[in-house]
Amino acid sequence: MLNYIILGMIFDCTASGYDIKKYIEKGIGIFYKASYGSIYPTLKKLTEDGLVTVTKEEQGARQKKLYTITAEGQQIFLKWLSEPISPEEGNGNNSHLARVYFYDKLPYETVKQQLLDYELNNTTYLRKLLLLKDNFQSPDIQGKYYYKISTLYYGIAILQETIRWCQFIRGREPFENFLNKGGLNNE
Amino acid sequence: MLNYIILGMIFDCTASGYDIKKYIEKGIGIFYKASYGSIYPTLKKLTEDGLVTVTKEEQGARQKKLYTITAEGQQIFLKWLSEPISPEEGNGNNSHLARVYFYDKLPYETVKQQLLDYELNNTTYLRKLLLLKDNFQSPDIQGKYYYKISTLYYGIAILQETIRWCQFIRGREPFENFLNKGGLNNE
DNA sequence: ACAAACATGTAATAAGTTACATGATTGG
DNA sequence: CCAATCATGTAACTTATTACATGTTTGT
Repeated sequence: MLNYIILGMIFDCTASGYDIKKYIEKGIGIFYKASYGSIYPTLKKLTEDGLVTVTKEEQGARQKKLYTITAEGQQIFLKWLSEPISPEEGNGNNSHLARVYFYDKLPYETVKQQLLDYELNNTTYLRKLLLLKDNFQSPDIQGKYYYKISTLYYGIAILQETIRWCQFIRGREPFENFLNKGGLNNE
Repeated sequence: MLNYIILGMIFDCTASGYDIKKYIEKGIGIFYKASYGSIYPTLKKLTEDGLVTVTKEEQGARQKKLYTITAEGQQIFLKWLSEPISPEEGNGNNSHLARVYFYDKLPYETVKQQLLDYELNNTTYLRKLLLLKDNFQSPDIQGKYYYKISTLYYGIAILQETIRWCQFIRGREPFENFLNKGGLNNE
């Protein structure tokens, strides 16, 4: 995963390992973290595989290694990006978001198709959970297993929001209409 | 994590490694998966640490190892369960749910406190994201970085649902009032 | 002067997955 | 009889984290 994220982050601008860490924090820090202990070794491997090249830049005594994506690197990245979002992706770990983050680099038709597939997978899964929940309707079961059941309802709520989000961004609707009113909102 | 989940799963009933796998699938399979390649070694370590004991049961030529939690195991489990849900927990990976799943074993006051803390952390985070989103309001930025921005809105939506869920289950309200109407719902 | 940020990296460890390897029992 | 399920485990590998180790430059 990190290898693709690095390729995406330097897709149209050269950067150092240190820079990449900051790009990740600023860009997808909400749902993905990477430490130097993983970034530097990954950069090394990407170099060995010929997906990036490195140029040393010296500013006085301070050294800096700038990484540039190669044509093969771009190809590999775009291939990964075009692949469908697998059902496990986004299921718990939000790694589907890392993919979507880079969707501005993909043709609109591809994006639409992947988002539709992802939405359908989520809908299928939601249907299953909605049926499951019906097994836990009696008051005595809800009393004894309240919190166990609550995790099921959490899953349902998150799936519903995910589906709503998919439908919304598939249509590239303006975000001002996205947020639910109610709760805390700063307008 | 898996060590605690196993302790929780056999907290009040003895089970085999095979059983545990099924309990996990049935119970928290929505947001957590475990393979035999992690379950059996973990069971071995728990035995070495004295948190579980094992008894061999032979049914004909078929052997089965039944694991029972020890007093120390129960103590360690309840200690873990009582700890606050850390902010990273639930942030991307939904491991907070594994904790909540076992909350029926905890005094109501403890549960209420942990859920309140967790809700507050989420609220703080939500406030930060709501401010962040204001930096991306101009139409040309939304055109160029639509999908990047979409991940921010996803985060906001999920946080809002998480907070709503926290408030709801903190009050132990009946689930019939939880689900949002609209979208696909089977009633 | 000193803290924060810039900058790169390694070693030990953690926590798991996947594929392999083996065999018994049950239900149709 | 044969597929599915029951039942346990190991070996190689993946992917990351944490702590360590080192040194520079900028801003106050």
